[in-house]
Amino acid sequence: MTKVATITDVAERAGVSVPTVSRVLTGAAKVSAAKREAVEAAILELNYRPSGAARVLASRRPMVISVIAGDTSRYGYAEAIRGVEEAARAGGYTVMITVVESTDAEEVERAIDAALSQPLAGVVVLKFDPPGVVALQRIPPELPVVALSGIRDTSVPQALLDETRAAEEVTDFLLSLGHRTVHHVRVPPSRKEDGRTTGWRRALRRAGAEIPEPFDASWEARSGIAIGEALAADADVTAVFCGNDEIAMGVIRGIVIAGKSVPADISVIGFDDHPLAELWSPPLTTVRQDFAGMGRRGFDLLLAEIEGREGRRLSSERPRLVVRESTAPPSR
Amino acid sequence: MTKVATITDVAERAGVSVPTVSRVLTGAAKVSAAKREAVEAAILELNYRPSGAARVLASRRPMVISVIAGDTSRYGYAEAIRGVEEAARAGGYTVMITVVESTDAEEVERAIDAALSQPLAGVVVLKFDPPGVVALQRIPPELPVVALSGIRDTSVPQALLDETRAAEEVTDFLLSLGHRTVHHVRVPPSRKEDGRTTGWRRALRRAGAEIPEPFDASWEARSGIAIGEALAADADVTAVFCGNDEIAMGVIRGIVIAGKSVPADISVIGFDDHPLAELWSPPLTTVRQDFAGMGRRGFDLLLAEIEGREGRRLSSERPRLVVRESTAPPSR
DNA sequence: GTGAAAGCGCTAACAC
DNA sequence: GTGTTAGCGCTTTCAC
Repeated sequence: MTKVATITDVAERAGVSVPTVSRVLTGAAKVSAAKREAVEAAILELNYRPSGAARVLASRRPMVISVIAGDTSRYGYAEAIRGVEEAARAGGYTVMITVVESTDAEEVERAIDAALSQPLAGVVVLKFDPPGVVALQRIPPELPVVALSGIRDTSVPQALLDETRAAEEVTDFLLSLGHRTVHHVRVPPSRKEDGRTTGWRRALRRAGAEIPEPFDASWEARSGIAIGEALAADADVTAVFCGNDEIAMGVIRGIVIAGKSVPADISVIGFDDHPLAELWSPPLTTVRQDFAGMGRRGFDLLLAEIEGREGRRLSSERPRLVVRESTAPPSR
Repeated sequence: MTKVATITDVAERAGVSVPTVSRVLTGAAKVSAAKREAVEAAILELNYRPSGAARVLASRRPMVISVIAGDTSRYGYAEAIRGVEEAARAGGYTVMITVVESTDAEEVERAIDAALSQPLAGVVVLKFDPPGVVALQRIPPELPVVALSGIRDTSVPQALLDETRAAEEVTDFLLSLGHRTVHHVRVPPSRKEDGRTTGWRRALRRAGAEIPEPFDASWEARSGIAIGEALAADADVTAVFCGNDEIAMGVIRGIVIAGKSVPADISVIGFDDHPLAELWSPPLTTVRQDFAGMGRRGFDLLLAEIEGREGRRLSSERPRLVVRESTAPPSR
């Protein structure tokens, strides 16, 4: 347990006062070259690092932001977090991760408490799922916050990836290929209708197409397989829009297992543009979502809030359709 | 900007002294039921949350751990981080993430500085790649630290997923199927030999098999495709061991594009057991790595260090072979 | 049990 | 420019 050097040690060693050391640290005021060098030398010799805790306490300017998320390892989540971290690091902030696993009030409260036990400059909430939605509501109002979301909502500043619009585009695309209607497999949690489902339904309604009952997949990769098999068994099914790429991959697999082929018999389209989507066979038609970019935009919005700059409260981007080989006109 | 309540406010409101509030907060000493209730009521009314910064400063007991990683969103990384976060949360710790993108000394230094600008209870380093290796070396010695790694190394406590052994097992398995030798595609960064390559080489040598020159893939999914095509063009190739599942998927795709089939013409085996591996066609034979478990084990080791408990400095687990359908005996 | 006093490592405000 | 003085919000003695 080597003793860690404090600012006092540095000051003594450099033969200056504590505030002078602080001045060279923060650059808040001019310091003569001689003293500055003495201080810098002392810092090096003692291998000194300022204590963030003391700093925050004295300056009341926290340099930590917290990301609250329902998951950290699934593709979109992980990428969004990466984007936030990148932007935060560039801005001199560090990021804490807190995961909130359910919508249970107590569990959410505990997560928020944990996050707020640090003095925080602000919070980024991944409003991708019900835990995220609930967590967002519980953030104390005095704290700068931004939501990362797929659905427009003006209650807090947000970085948006407009999935409702994108889902409409996807559905329109399938319709334009000549399909009578488009079936849909939802990703969990589908408690409230998500943007993808809303967009799909809207496009179908506008086109006057029949609106089939959506299927519900779980996060389990293999749940897609069962659904794919069911879909293949229904001769009316010629086009399927899946809530994400992983589900689409499972669905395709199920269709193939059932003896049909993609896209000859059934067109399948995913969502997200997962890195493996282009490697799939057939390469998956999908919607590219720039999650990392969303994370970066979210941090920028948050920084504006933190610094009290008035300005945009919304940074919106439209995911775009990537047509590959899992979609084709219907064979009949 | 609502004013945030401090412990002094709570003390006043409850009609007790500040230390008494502290006592009910920390449970460090007995407080009479009456005062305890008064304090608890005041806390609720004022919506008070203790300041972590002040707490750390006064108690010198940080409750934050930092995860330092070269990446946060790729499968194994994201899962390992999830495991650490889970275990940390259960233990009352919060986790900060710092990514170090290169081995550049200055960049590494900056990352470590950022991480250490918080008062840290300890550090978990994802020693999966060169940035991780370098970062690990730069952690100040007085700080508890554990490495998450695939290669045994006794310099610091570590949670190990013994990939060298696993790679030997994979190679032996392919050889036992009747293949003359096994080709290998490495994942980046392959600067120094990784455990997977070492194990592969060792098994081949022991079996007296020819040791072909390994191929180097990039993180780009499609780099696997080109390698797959090259492999397919070589009639001597009947079995390929890929450094991870994503690469294996690309390689399979390349082989198929080149007109050969898996496993009839060439067996392919991956590493990690990516969630999509079982959905691939053919379902991928691979090695299951419990990254989240590794993260949890790593945190446990770290906690032991933090609490000064002597004990194991190594928590080792052997990844296990998962045989699916991308491997078969050679056709000739 | 409980309060008064001291102090954690730093920055801010104010002299000089 | 530079030092002195306060004080950030807590926990930790140490009396009582």
